[in-house]
Amino acid sequence: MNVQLKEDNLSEKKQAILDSMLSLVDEHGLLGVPMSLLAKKAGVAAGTIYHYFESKDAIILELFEYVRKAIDHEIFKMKDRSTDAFGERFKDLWVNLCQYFIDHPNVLSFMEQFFSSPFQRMIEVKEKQFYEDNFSSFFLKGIKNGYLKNYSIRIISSVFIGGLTNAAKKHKNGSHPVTEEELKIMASIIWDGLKKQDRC
Amino acid sequence: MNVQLKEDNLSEKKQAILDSMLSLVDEHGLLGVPMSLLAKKAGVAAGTIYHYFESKDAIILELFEYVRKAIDHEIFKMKDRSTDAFGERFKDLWVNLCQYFIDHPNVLSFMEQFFSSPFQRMIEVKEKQFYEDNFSSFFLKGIKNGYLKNYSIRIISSVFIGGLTNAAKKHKNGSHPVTEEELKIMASIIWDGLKKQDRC
Amino acid sequence: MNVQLKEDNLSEKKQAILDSMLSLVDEHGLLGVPMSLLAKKAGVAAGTIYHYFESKDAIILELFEYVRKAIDHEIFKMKDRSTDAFGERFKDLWVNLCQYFIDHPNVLSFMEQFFSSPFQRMIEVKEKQFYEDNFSSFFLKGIKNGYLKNYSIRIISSVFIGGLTNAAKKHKNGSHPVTEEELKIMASIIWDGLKKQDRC
Amino acid sequence: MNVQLKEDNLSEKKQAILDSMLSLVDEHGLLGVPMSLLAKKAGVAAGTIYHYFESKDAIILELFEYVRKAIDHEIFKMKDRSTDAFGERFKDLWVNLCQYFIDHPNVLSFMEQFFSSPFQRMIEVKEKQFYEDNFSSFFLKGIKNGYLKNYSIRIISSVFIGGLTNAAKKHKNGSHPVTEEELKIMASIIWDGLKKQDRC
DNA sequence: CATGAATGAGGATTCATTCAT
DNA sequence: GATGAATGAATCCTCATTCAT
Repeated sequence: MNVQLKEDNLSEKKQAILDSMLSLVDEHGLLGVPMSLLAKKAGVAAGTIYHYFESKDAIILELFEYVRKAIDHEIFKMKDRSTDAFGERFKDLWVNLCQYFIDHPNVLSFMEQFFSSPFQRMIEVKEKQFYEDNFSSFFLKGIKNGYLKNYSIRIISSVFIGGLTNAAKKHKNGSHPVTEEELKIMASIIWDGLKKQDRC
Repeated sequence: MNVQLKEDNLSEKKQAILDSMLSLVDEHGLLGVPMSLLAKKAGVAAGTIYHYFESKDAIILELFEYVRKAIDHEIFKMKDRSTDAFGERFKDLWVNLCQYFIDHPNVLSFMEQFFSSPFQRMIEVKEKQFYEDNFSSFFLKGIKNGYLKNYSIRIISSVFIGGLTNAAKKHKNGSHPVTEEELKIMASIIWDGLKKQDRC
Repeated sequence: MNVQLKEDNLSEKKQAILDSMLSLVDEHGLLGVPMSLLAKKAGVAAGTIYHYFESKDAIILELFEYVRKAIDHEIFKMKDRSTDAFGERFKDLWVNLCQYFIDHPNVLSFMEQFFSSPFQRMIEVKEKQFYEDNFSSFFLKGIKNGYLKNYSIRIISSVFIGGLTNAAKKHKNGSHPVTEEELKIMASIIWDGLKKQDRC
Repeated sequence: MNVQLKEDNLSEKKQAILDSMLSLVDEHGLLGVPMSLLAKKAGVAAGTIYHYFESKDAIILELFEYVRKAIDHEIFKMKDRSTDAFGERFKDLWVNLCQYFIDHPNVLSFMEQFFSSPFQRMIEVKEKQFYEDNFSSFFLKGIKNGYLKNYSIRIISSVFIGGLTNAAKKHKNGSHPVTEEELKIMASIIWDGLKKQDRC
């Protein structure tokens, strides 16, 4: 499935370039996409790309912003769908976000490549923490209300996101898919790990 | 720190090439290492590389094997250091492996890039599951003896490894390091998630 | 100092384009000025340039005409300021024209580049001789009246102009400027060379 | 005529590249020579050029050195051929150097383009003064022995070289050639200008 | 075995020019 | 007239690979 990340204030061509890049990165690797191929896929002339972006690096950096915002937005929507119990919301969030990456393998692929590549050195610390930032208020509330263990957001989000991306990658790369059932199990594992233990 | 992964049956030059590649991949990205630079770093002539490897792709693929074996070996050593309690061994394993990646950022960087790149499609499923395979007997014993929840190895190892690599990456990419204290906390969280819940 | 070569029958934009080109040629070289940069400097859109000029070559060719006329005009003004003695007028002319090039380095730069480039092949012989033409009547009078040696205009003007442009270039390119005192000395040397030798 | 500037410690290919560049610069302009054309003319692959030179700019800069040395050498040879009288030697030098440029139009073309282009800013002051330096001892001796007017080397060489290059350019660009007779006349004019005037 | 000069296809990027608005 | 987005050929340069020594 091809991702469609709409941004209103983006010209149609710029959007096409970013979308094309996103899918080509999955296919050819973050550094393996020739501009010529990108131009072809985006349906523009090679030179046109340079009206919208300074360089190839700039495309990747801007694509990161583009994708990050899309994920931000997605998480925002997820958090909205409130279920009563904190634990249920926690697990729903985990499953939904994981499902999002499974449904948008290009997004997953890009983010993973970006963060393990030298490009991640080019962005602000702030930018790298966007997962943490997105969930911090949710986690903090969980801690305050005694649902979550009282550890730093950093630690909690690392456990939350680490398992999640690993599961989505396993689905993407693996020979047999991860079922929804399995996602729910994993979510409950993560939850069991992070929830404030009922003392017996 | 530069990794030194010794393999006895590897010629000195081949070893130098692989080691150089490992560190250059971190610096320049998996697809961003020119053969000329590799030759220079390895202290050999460009042509020499082709005596040891068929092509650039072959280097990356062989480097994967090389690194995989090194990790296998490392895990093997860790598992040896038996502590009595299963839970302690579990957490020790987690902390030690995470620490290994922190101490060998090039290994982490390479593996992460490799698995999120198109190269992962070129290896056997068997190869991708080496974490699972390494831990499967340990996890299976944990399940059998009632220490771990009775889920598939796939799920358990995903949670185990996901949080671990995420933490190590955070350390590598982040502005402030992950402390050993934090690692222990994370290990206990993962353990809490996976251990067979004491019924209350 | 920026040259301002006013021509009444030139549209404001055309003038801006030519003036901008003149200064950019000095900065970037005769063949090193991109149309995009020219457009920016002239404050017009890239497309606009093509309303006024057929091509980039046409701009350079027309700029030559533009600059040539400006020099013609300048020489004309200089010749007007009549001093009594021929020798004085000769030396004044030399110093003034040299000073003009020093004051208008872009003009000097353009002319020198133009005449040493392949572009000079595109203009009429007539156009190339404009220095000679400008001075021919003056030199001829000098010969007729026994002030100047009886050599061809070609030879006389070559000596006159050669030293002059060389001095101005030295000023432009050099680390320390050519003083007015030095200009006067050079003028007197040229004069000594060309004047009809008093026999002793 | 194609110049053949032999330098012993230059590889054959490097020599071919420099020689080809020299003639192409005359044909296409200093900035108008595509690397592809240069490669073709030099009989090497495009990539080969980059084994010998860092960039196109580097070629031009190195070509300047190459040509400068050739001129240095030529002047050195000329100064050797000693004729008795200083004045004769002076005029011979002038004619011979001018003739050299006439015989090597590519050298003239390159030097003129180089010195009127932005490239001249990239070289040391020392490099720019190589004409002065070559002749300074000769001129100084002339001054000391009362043959030449007592002006700075800078002024004397400017007059000497200015007329000379102008004459050679006139020959190169003009519709009809400069005769040897004319060269001798010009030399005597320059000499008359610079020689210590016999008082009458 | 080892070298590194040489290759040339292919890469990123530029830029003169066009044209719909 | 004026714009500037769009073009795509052409430019500079890189780089995986080969091969004579």
